[in-house]
Amino acid sequence: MASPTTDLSPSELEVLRALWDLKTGTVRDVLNLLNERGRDLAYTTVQTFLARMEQKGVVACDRTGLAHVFKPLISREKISRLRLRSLIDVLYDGAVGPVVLQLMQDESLSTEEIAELQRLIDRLGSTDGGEG
Amino acid sequence: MASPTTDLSPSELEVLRALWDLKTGTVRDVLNLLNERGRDLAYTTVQTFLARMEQKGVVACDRTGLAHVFKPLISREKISRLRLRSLIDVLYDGAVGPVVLQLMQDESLSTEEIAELQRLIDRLGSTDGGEG
DNA sequence: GACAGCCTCCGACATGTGTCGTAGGGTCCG
DNA sequence: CGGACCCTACGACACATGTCGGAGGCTGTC
Repeated sequence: MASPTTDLSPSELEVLRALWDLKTGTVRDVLNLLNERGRDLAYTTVQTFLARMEQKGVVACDRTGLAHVFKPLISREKISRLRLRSLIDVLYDGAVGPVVLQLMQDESLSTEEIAELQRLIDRLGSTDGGEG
Repeated sequence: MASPTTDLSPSELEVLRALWDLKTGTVRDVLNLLNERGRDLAYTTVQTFLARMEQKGVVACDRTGLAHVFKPLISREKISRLRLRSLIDVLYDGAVGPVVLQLMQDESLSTEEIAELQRLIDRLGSTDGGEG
């Protein structure tokens, strides 16, 4: 039942991240990128994660060539959305407010981001028809 | 090394949630609350989670009475903060903006929350000294 | 056509997580 | 006192996760 993305383990997510950055790539490609990022894994370990993610439907694999080429089937935003929602549901019973507030208080936003937020709020304010 | 909170499993978090709501309580108390919430676990299962969390330093246990009384050592906000930070780091390399934006776009905020946000932004805007 | 070099498949294994059951020890009622 | 009842401690077990190693199959080059 649970969204496949909910079940992504930290390591799998790390691999998926590499794949997002690569857009598409082989085990070797992913491994190399991971290595560059200081993550030292065995070739087969990466292979395992990719395989498990394929089973979960998170990545697709093109087997026509010699080396299989993987590509993500789920966007960063999608994962982010789901993770966020899950966090909000678990910690605040679905209330978004507290999280946004906390985020804005704890973390420093750039002036640019603040401006963006302001614009968004203006939009929300006008779109809003009032609720109970 | 990793913050203990990072290592809280979903089930442990669920139990911790009950404890937050109870402020303090015995295994039985937690179990009852969990049951009310439709979570049907065995007494000893709850006990196990509580024990594991005590080991992780997430809850404390008063053993003076007959039934041990547990209480959370970490606040909801703290967990929220850590989880959020981890999510932001993993998905956006630490950039808060995208997450806040997404949150505000995806989830509907009440007019009240929007107002709160507006106030916060005003404050941030004035506090801000400008950056690159 | 043999060897080096990649690749994939399969299986393994330690740890963590979810979920109990049972044994053994107080408490309290009749 | 004896039994019902609740509590804790300990151990078990299956499945998920992190991490490989080795077997065996193309490719490309002398």
